[in-house]
Amino acid sequence: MEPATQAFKALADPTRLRLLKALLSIETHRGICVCELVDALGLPQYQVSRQLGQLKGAGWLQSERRGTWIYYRVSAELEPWQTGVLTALSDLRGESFQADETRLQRRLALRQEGLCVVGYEASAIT
Amino acid sequence: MEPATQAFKALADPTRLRLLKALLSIETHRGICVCELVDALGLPQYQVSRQLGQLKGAGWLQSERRGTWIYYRVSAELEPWQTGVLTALSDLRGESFQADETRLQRRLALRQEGLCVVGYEASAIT
DNA sequence: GCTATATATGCTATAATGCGCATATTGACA
DNA sequence: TGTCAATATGCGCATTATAGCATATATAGC
Repeated sequence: MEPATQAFKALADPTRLRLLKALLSIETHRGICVCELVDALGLPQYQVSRQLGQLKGAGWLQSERRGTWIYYRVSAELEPWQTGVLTALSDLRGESFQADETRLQRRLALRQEGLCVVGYEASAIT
Repeated sequence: MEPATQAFKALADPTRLRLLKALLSIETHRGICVCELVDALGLPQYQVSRQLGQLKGAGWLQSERRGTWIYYRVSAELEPWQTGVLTALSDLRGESFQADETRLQRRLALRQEGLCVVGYEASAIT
């Protein structure tokens, strides 16, 4: 499949849009790990993992392993048109995005020295 | 379906990307009619019609009837983030887009007084 | 009215996609 | 080596999208 088509296909899903918006909302050079996103979005772990995999496969994300945690972040090697799309995405508003960001902020507050140190804490976040 | 998701879904198809890129490549305030796009892209009429309908339904395009011809153009009432996406799209390069644009230019040269006056002329364009 | 042309759409088979569950893989640590 | 926690993935099922063909709709002109 052509890269551009695949890239847009990756954006054509509400869950993946939420994930990407969440990753765009925070500027950590290290990224956000899967369990943090699971808690912030309130989705099953396998869904988050799968959708992140698709976003990565489509070229939007990079991942970096750090122990058992894997941090995802927006790719630093995007083509110009992709960067433009992401810039446009930051203009996109929505209730769900706002709520996700709020929960994500709360979840990231549990970090220690900039790293995720807790597992799935959904109950503590809700 | 959420508007943003539907908008990206509309872009997640190679044919629709070609159509949109073709419409973006020409600045006619009236737009381009279906038969011109059929000839330029070399696709069956029903496909072009269907895909244009999807792009329109997703909010990217407007259409205007003029006799039996129907002109499609990029919508003038896009949300800011959509305008940003289209701007980014103009940075997207590809062989097929280039070839489409060339054929489209040739096809548009057949217009008279800015209007399409011929039917399907695929043989004359190839 | 009838005909011709441009465009849209109903229908069906096929393919792609997403979800949920269970399970596999990986790394940390004892 | 064994266990635990974080992440990834194989599989079956339901849903959805797509291609192709035929046909319907709409408009112009006679």
